Formats: sequence, structure tokens, C-alpha cells
Amino acid sequence: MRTKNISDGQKLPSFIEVARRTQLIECAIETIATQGYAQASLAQIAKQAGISKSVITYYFNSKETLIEQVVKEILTDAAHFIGPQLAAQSTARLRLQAYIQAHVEYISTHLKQMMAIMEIAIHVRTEEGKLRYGTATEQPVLTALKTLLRKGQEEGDFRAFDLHVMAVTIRRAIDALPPVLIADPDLDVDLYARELVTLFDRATRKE
Amino acid sequence: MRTKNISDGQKLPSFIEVARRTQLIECAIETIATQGYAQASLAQIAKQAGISKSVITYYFNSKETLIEQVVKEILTDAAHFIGPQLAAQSTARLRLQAYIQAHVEYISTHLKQMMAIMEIAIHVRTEEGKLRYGTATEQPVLTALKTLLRKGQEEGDFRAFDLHVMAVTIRRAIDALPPVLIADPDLDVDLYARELVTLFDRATRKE
Amino acid sequence: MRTKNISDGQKLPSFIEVARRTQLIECAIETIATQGYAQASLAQIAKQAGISKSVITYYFNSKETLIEQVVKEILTDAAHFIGPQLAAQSTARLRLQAYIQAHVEYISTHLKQMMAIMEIAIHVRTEEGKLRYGTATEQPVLTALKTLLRKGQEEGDFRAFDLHVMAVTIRRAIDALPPVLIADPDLDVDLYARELVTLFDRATRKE
Amino acid sequence: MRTKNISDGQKLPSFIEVARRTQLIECAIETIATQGYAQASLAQIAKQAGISKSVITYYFNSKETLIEQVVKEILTDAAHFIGPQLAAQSTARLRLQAYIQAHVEYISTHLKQMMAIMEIAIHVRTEEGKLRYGTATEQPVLTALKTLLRKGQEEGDFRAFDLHVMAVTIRRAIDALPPVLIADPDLDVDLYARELVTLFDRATRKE
DNA sequence: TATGAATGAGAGTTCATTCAT
DNA sequence: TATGAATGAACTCTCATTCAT
Repeated sequence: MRTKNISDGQKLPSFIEVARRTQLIECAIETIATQGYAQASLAQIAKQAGISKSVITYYFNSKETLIEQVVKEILTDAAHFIGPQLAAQSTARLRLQAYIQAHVEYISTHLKQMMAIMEIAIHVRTEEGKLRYGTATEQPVLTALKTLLRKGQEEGDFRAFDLHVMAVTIRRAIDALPPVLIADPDLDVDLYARELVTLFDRATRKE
Repeated sequence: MRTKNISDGQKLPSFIEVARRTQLIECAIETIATQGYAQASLAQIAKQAGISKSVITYYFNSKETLIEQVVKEILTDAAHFIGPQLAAQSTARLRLQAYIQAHVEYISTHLKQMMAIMEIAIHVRTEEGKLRYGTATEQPVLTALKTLLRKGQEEGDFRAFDLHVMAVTIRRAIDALPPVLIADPDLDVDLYARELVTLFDRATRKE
Repeated sequence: MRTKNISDGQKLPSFIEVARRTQLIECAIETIATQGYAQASLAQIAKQAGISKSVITYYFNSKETLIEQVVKEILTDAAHFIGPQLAAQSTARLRLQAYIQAHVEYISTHLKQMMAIMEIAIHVRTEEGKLRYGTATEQPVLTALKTLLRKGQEEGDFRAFDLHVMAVTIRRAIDALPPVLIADPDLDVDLYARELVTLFDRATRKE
Repeated sequence: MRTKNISDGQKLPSFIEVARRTQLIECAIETIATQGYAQASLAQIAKQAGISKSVITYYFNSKETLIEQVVKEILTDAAHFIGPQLAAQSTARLRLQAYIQAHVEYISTHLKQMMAIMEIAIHVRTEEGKLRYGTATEQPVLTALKTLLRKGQEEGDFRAFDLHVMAVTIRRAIDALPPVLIADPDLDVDLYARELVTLFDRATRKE
């Protein structure tokens, strides 16, 4: 499965192509994060990149595709960082703790990306009017978290809370961080993480 | 001090005017809630109302003003519903419980309004690029919640958690409900409320 | 010849009708003079008069008609002031002197009206795109002035200049006054008039 | 100090760009001159040019900018034509004569431009409601003319008239020409110029 | 006599996209 | 590989006018 780009039937993407695509995705993220999705017109993104508007539609056929790539890029990178940290834990309690801490750490070190993806999730809709990267895409994320929580219940670490409510609440607590960090860049993120861990540890544990 | 009624210096709005304004605010809410803020052009809202575009700028001078009225209408109504329920509680724990339950109930019975106001909060920006009804407006809400929580700590009901983290988490847990309800309209909201109450009761209480 | 108003076949215009029409013409002049013709929408004029927009189209069927009346009113009044002063003079030289002085005096005491009529002359066009009150209407004015000048030549007071050039130049010298007075309200208008008289006396006289 | 040419930091405008900008300025002048400023919407100008409305905002960011360019273009060209002819004269009397003749000649050969710039001067206002290219811009022009006249007085060529009155009158006499020429395209402009020269020579000279 | 309600046309502007080079 | 040129649709807003009351 190769990315469907303009040189498909014949050659692999050239070096310059990879570089440009990377650069444009970077610039899109930067623009969306700092100015908001509504201001992130192709013209703005091109200006940010110091190139012409048409370059964008040259490498990505449409704005839609560019945004897709941005989302893919960010989600993949985040998964690479967070996934292994969960796998390393032996109990559900530790896994939840790691889940929160890994997310907080990633968010605090990738604030721009997180702002961008939230802007996208909030703004982009399909032709039928549904959010394209919103709750829909969130489903698998929630499912994974619910699995983690259910295991904790089965193993006797967690009490009998409603999986959906707890999963949603945890996710939103994490998603709240980016704007909080924007508003207060000097925030002590480790403390924030520890507070969240404690909060949800108490909220989930058996007694 | 008179109720702003008859012979007040400025003309009374006619019956039709009141009706139209109400209808247009209604239609704006409907359109924003169902199609998203970006799709809610004056043309769309007018179509929804079955009238011409110009009627909107006739009653509200600008789109900006219309949105202001929508926000005001929704927030006022919500405050009228929720405020008294908090005041009736004697302890911080009960107040937090009431805070959550009142919000959940109001949201579940005013889903359209809640979707609309969240869309607005997320999309509308000032000329300088800041969110107009976003974090800024949220500040007083958070402050009020923090005051409630601090009191609980001072009275010995609550443990020594970080006020900001807890307040943000509670708010986001509540704000999560509208899209959850949209995705699953048959959701048992009372259960949802009870689960949230338990969750945050455990998260906050002393031991 | 009566003004064709709404109550034509039957009664004479009522007192209130006359008053309203006068008031609206006044307000139109005020608005046009101070804010410019482009800003003088019916809404603005109505606001100035403290009445509803529809009143204007009630008394004058259209904006076009209102403007017509404004022009008529102003021109008639000016003619009443200036005409007799010319008739009183015995020689062409004195008549030209009176022409200039009467105009300057009238302009300086009716600045608002003069600004309004110049704005109208400049802005209002017919459906075919010609100026409605511009050069076209100016023609009779120029003709009258040329007659005065020709007489002076025939009587031997004036030298053999081109009538058209001289008439146009005199008119424009006079028309220049309103904006000059706006820019410098403390201007010594008598001096201005005397300077103009001298200027054109030297320009016209035989040797 | 280099002529701003190649490798200047900012990109050179392409041939097409120069051509289009020229064409659009041309078409703007044409439309404004023939139909009046009020009718010169972007749609009209685009129609005149046979292109789409968006092309105009592509080359000039806004209508405001387009008009600025139109004004700049016209004034620059006129100054290039008239300036040198004044400098070539030795006495004030000759300079005034050249002033009038150069203006008349330029106007008669650039009638469209002159009509356009007068329309613009009359119509375009700043946000505060002042004329943008009106009396304000006229000030330096009047000042220059007054300087010429004062010199004539100092050198003993001219009598002791009021500088302001004379300058204004001369300017208005010149500004009167465009509409006069429109009304009568077969007018003998040389005669017109000679008549004006004589008129103001007599009006200004010592005895 | 006077008004508020409503409309439709047209204004300037923004934007993603297409196309030829 | 990259760009400038051009388009058309949609946006918010203004305005003179019509109509029922």
C-alpha cells in the first residue's frame, strides 16, 4: 500500500517530493495552530511556506487531501510515542497512569500539532455535514481506552463504573490540556499529569 | 426603577418584531446546531426560516449581532435553570453533585442550544484572531467552579487537589455530553449523571 | 400649475403636508451638505428628521422626486435673492459687479444649501448616465450670464473676449466659493467678493 | 543607488502582470470617465475589460488600491508633461501663460483621464467622511500656483491681488475645461487657451 | 397620515480550484 | 517541478422600494 501521489505507476516519490510534502504539512500545521482553521486558507499556508499557492494543489490534489495528510501525520506520530509506553505496563492501574502521563507529555512537547489537530477535528466536515475527524474518528480511540478500563475491572483493580462515561471523561480531560497550555505556557505539566493521575486513580479504583 | 415597559423613551418592540427576532434566533440555533457554524451563512439561516436574507439584517444589524443575541439567549436561560439548584445545597459535596446533575439535565433537554453554543464558542473569533466566546468567556465559569471546590476543601469535605486541574476536568466532562448525546440519543442521561457524580465524588472527597 | 402631490384631484395640500415636505427637504439638504450625497440614503435622511423612512416615499414618491424638490427649492430661493439685484443696475459693468457680489453674499449666507446642491449636481445622473443637474441645467445659467456680457460688449464697456470662456470662468469662480468657505469659515467674504469683482472687471473692461 | 530593476529583493512583475494592471487601470479610467464613479463598480470595470471581477482583486487587492493606482498614474503623467514647460519660462507672466496653456493642452489630449480623476476627487471619501483626493490633495497644487503668483508680484509683473482668490479662480477656470470639452468636442482649444491667458493676464498685470 | 415589515438587486471581498506554461 | 493567471461561487452588508395596516 503506497501513498497515491502523482508519480504512482512509475517511480517512487523523489527526494524533493518528500521534502515538499513534509514542508507543506509542517506549514499547514503551523498556520492552523496559530491562526485557526478558518484563517488557514491555501493562500495563508503558501505564504507561510514562502511558495506559491499552486504548489499545494500540485502535491496534494486538494485542500481536503492536505488536511488528511496532516491528520495522518500527527496521529501516527502520537501513536508511535504513546503506544509502547502502555505496552510496557503490567497492571491496568499502571497502564491508566501511563496513558495519562504519556498523553500529557506528548501534548506538552507537541503543542502546535495538538492545537492543529483539534482545530481540524472541530472544523472539517464531510459533504453530508458530519464532522470528518471528530467523534467519528474518536470512536477507535475510545474503544481502546474502554478495553484498557474493562481489563482493569476484570482484573479487580477497578470498580464497576460505566465504561463509556469514564472513557469519555478521561479523554476530555486530556484533550483539555492544549488550550490550557496555550493560555498558561509556564504551567507545570508534570504536576498537571500527576493531578490527573491521582484524580482518575481515585475515580476508578476499587475502594 | 421601573421594569422597562411602557413609555420608556425608546419604542417598544412590536409583537411581530419580538416574534421574528425569536424565530430568527431559533433558526440560527437550529442551523448552527445541525449544520455547523461554518455552514450557517445568513443565506442558510434565512432559508431555514423561509424568509429573505435581508430580514435578518433588518432585525439584527449584522451577523455578529445575531450571534451575540443567540449566545446571550442561551446563556441566560441556562443560568436561570442551573443557578437556583446550586444555591439550594448546603454542603460542597452536595453542591458539586447538584452542579453536575443540573448541567446534565439542562444539556439533555436543550441539546440543540448546547450544540449551537459550542459551535459558536469554537468558531467565532475577534478581529485580532482570539476566540470571542471561547476560553475568555469560560474564565468566569471556571472561577465559579473553583470557588465551589475551594470551599469544599476549606470545609474539609474535599481533599487537597489542584483547583485548576479539577475544575477544568469537571467542565470538560460536562461539555462532552452534547456530542455524546447526539451520537446516541437513547443514552440514559440519569445514569450518565450519576456516574459522573460518583466519579467526581470519589475524585474529590477526602479519603 | 400646482405641485403634483398625492392629493391632487381633490383638495389643496393640507398644512401638515406642507410642513412635512418642507421639513423633509430641509433634512435632505442638511444630510447631503454635511455627509455628502453618497451617504444621504433615505435611512439617513429619515434619521435626521427623526421619522420613519416610509414617510419620505409617502410624500415624495421616490428619492428622485425628493431630490428634484430640493433642487427646485434651492434654485428658486437663490433666484429670488439674486435676480432683483441685477435688474437694479444701469450698466453692464455694474451688473457684472452686482452679479458677483450677490452670488458671494448668497453663498456665504446659504452655505449648507450651496453644498447640498453642488453635491447633487455632481452625483445625480439620469438613467442614460448623463448628469441630471450638472452641465445640462447649467446651460440656462450660462446663457443668462453670456447675455449680460454680450450687452456689455455691445455697449462698449467690455472688450471683445470670447463669451463662453468668460462666462464659464466667472461661474466657476463663484462655484468655487462653497468649499473654500467650508475649509476656512472665518474667510473675509466681502474681501473675497471685492477681489473677484476687481479680477473680472480688469479681465472684461475695454482697456 | 540602483534603478529598481533586476535582483532587487522583490520579484519583478511579469509582462502579463504589467499588461493587465495597465489594462485594468485603463478600463477603470474609461468606465469612471464615461459612466461616472458611482456606476464604476468592480463588475462594470470587469465587464469593460471583458474579464471576471476576481481578476481585479487579484492584481489590486481592493477597489481602494485600484483607485489609488489610477490617481497616481494620472497625476504622475500630467506632472511630467506640465512641469518642464513651466521651468522653461523666465518671467512670471510667461510662467502663468505657460501654466494655463500646458494645462489646457494636456486636458484636451487626455480628456478621459481628466474626467476620471475629477470624478474620483469628487466621490471618494475616507472612512471619516472627508474627501480623499479632494481639497486635501488640491492644497499643494494651490500652494505651487500661489508661489508662482507671489513671485510675479515681487518681481513687479503682477499687481497686488489676493493670492488665494486668484489662485483658486485660475485653478477652477482650468478645471472647468473637461466638462466643457465633453459638451462640445469640436471646441477650439487653442482659442480657449488664448482667451484664458488673456483673461488672467489682464486680471493679474500691473496696470 | 404614518409605520414597520419585507424584498431583491447589487456592492466589495475571499477562496479553492483549474489551466497553460 | 513550479508558477501565475483566471474563474465562479459564496459570503456579509446596503439600499430604494413595495405593501399591508
